[in-house]
Parts: sequence; C-alpha cells; structure tokens
Amino acid sequence: MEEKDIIAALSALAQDSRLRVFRLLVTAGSAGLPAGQIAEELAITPNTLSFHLSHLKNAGLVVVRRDGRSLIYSAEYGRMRAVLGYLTENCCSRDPCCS
Amino acid sequence: MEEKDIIAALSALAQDSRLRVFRLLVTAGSAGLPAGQIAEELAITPNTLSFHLSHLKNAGLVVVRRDGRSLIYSAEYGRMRAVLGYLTENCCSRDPCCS
DNA sequence: CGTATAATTCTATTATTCTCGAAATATGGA
DNA sequence: TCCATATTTCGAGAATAATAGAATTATACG
Repeated sequence: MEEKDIIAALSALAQDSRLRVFRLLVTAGSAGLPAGQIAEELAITPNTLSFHLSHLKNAGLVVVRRDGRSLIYSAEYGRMRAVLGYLTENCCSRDPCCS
Repeated sequence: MEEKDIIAALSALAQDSRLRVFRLLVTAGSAGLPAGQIAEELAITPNTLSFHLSHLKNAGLVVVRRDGRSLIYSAEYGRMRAVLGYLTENCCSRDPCCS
C-alpha cells in the first residue's frame, strides 16, 4: 500500500457525510445496503450521496454490486485493515507506544 | 474522542505535506524537531510549513515547546493511538475481521 | 414497447484548502 | 539598544472539494 493510497483513504474518511456512510456500511456487514437506503437513513440527496460513494469507492474502501435496479454498497474491511496497518507501522513511533 | 476530533485528525493526515511532516516527527521521537529543520528536510517554505503544523497542532497530533529561538514540534503518540482505536472500534466490522 | 424506479453523471455555484510573498512577533546576543 | 535568527500571521491568488438541480443511463415489469 503506497502513500497515495493512504492519503486517498484518509481523505475519503475525513468528511462528515462519508465517515457516516462508511460507518453505516460497517454496521451493515457483508450484506451491504442499496444506495437509496443509505441516502434515506442519512438524509443525503441521492446525487450528493453518489458523489461521496464514488470517493469511497475510488479509495477502495467500499465495493458495489448490482441487484436488479439497486446498487448495493458494502464496506471493504480488508482495505480498512491495510490502512490501519500502515498507520500503526509508520505513524506510531518506535518509542514506548502503540503496541 | 468525538467524531469531529476524528475528522480533524483524519483531514490533518490526509495531505501529502502534513503526512510527511507527521511521519518525520514520529521518527524523531520525543526529542522532536525545530520547525526550521522540518522545513529544510522536507523542502517546504517556512510559512507554508507553519500553516501545516498549525493544522496538525489543532488536531492534537503534535505538540510544541519553545527552546530559545526555536519551536520544537513533536508527535503526540497518545492522540494517534486514540484515533486508531476509534477507527478499529467503529470502522472495522463485527464480521470476521480486524482483530 | 412504454412507463416507473434506482442511481448516476453533468453543470454550475459556493465554500474550503493550499501556497507563497510580505509583514509582524519573539528571542538571543553584541 | 540594535541587529540577526526563528517562526508565525496576514493577505491574495489558484486549486480543489462539496452541494444540488436537471438530464441521463440501466433495469424491471405491465
């Protein structure tokens, strides 16, 4: 995982709406949620949500599959773990810390 | 740690110069580094660096102390750990993951 | 095929962030 | 006190991000 991927993931999560979307998807588990339901639960207009989802998708933090007319988004836990791994390794000291 | 603090920390780190500054400070340990030396090592103009350092400071990720004419910045590991803790707890599934 | 539903892409507007030159503040030493 | 050093704050310009209305694509079903 390169630094630019880390920055992409961090900026994807460093925004109120997107962090809430991601947290919601985390609670939804691997079943995921259709875009419309995310929009409704979080009171975000569909086009704005779509903008945020594409950010999360580009950062590799969510994946999407189609089910009929719905697009189901779900959290990509592996990616998130990789980001946390990077931060733990590179941003958390060789002093007495973080283990 | 509240969500707005997490967002502050994430956006502080979600920027190339600031991530490099923070990583440099992490390697410097508790001794820290004076602003001028950070600017020199990373080839960032002093005023721009100051802008970035204040971001990191507002996010609680670095602290500063004065030593003569120099201001010594150092990484706040505890804060970083708290951020990682939050992300692990809230953004990392109750599925088989992240442990 | 025609219509309805689900979501995205397009376009424009506003807001925020980044960068850097210039000016200001704080400290130390002659 | 006067000057040099270290760093920050101010002010302005350029770049990037967020929001939402309108138009478009994709699927389902009568």
